[in-house]
Amino acid sequence: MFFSRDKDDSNTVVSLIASALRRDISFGELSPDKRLKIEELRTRYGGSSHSMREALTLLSSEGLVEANAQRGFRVASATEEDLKDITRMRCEIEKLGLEWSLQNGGVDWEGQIVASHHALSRAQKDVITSPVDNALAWDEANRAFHLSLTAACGSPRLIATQRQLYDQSRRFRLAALREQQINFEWTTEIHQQLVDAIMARDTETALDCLHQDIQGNLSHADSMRNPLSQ
Amino acid sequence: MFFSRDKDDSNTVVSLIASALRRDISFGELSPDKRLKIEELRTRYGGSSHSMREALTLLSSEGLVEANAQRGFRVASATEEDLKDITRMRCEIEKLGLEWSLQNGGVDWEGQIVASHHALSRAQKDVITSPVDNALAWDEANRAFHLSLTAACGSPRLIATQRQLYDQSRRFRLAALREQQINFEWTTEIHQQLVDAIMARDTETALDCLHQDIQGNLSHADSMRNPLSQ
DNA sequence: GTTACAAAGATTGTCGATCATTATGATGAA
DNA sequence: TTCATCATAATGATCGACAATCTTTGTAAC
Repeated sequence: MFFSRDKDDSNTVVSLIASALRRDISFGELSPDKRLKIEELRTRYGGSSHSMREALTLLSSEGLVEANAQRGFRVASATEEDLKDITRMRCEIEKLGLEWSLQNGGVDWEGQIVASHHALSRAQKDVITSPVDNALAWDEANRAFHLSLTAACGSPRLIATQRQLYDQSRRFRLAALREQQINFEWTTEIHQQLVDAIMARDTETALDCLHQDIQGNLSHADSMRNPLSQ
Repeated sequence: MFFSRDKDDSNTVVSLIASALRRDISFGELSPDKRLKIEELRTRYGGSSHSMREALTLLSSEGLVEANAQRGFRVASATEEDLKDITRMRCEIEKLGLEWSLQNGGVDWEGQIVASHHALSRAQKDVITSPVDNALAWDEANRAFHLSLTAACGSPRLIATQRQLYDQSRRFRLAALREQQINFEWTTEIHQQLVDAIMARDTETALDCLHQDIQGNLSHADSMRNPLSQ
């Protein structure tokens, strides 16, 4: 009876479908603007048409899918504009969350950061040696790291927004990874500086590092131009 | 054939149900934490169980409804914590949007603000004379005014976030209106100062006015403690 | 070449049914 | 009486089939 059952809905059909769709959209297996016909999706992911519709409605509110009344769903388009918008918003939101966390966070928060930073370092090494296999784990670790930065901000809504924006940015980051446009040495360096600044409670430096980290690897214009054809 | 049909989904059953639910939650006719049983809702709003589920999924992603797997939906709780969080986030997001709009916006943007400000003034007069009848129209005008402030910010995601937060704040504002805790003279004054500062392109004053406007009327702790029993 | 109209394809919504989970209440033992 | 256990009812989750509606496509007449 340890921890009994999870109360969250990670086991319903709808959330399973939604997760699968999220993954495939993030990895570019479903390219931007591709029409998502219910019947096609059903043969691919299973589930009834209702479950599929519900999952698509969900994804559409997360910004990964666009819904047009009477004209079905399609994968959200991924233009350079979108990348700029997402990056800009992530910068502002995460900086805000980090600032608030620096005001509220205690030792336990620092521990969380150290832990997620460590895990990210490991994942980064793995993804360098074998990008294809470890891409998802790497991105997941990166996500956990960024979420730990704002974990003590005290605003559930800020965290929800951050999470949503991060999920929208995944496509671009994974595309950049595929095209080897990510400078891991630089990223590692920035992450280390960021963690150091946080431990030293140097707000200004920390915010500046975070800004660079977010802006850094995602400024390549054409990351989504050549989606992985599978 | 003028403007033909709207392409947005304002006529599907699901969005009709969602709108009705939004309204009733905002007005407190469905009190916080109230369980939302599918069958009950069907007799009240019509529609099939699937449509109802889809609408609830939608509202849940907007933050007005909470979903627990295997245990159905309930109206999102509305604690003092929530009010603080929403207000704080609205402040930051709208200030950011206003700042960016001041950088990008031109004459057309200014026109939009003047227009929505005028409409809000009218609605405010109406709601003072007859609060019950004009509450929704007033809040709608207020929403339009706030959205016009950030309309030129160039970030669709910022606007979407702002819209979502505003919709979450509605319950508290309408509750404050019912309990006559809104100081309309003060609000009118702040709005005028805000518009003046924007026209003068005085960023600092404008941001300060906006901050006060958002923080001002919603700082009453117990607005939701006595929901309107109907 | 354009327009009108019919056919085909998709989306949206409804009904009814089944299965799983949760909530409720009754029964019996300590 | 109080508590645990188990049966039963209530509710939620999922599915399949079908009707209604809207979009798109294709065709034929002008």
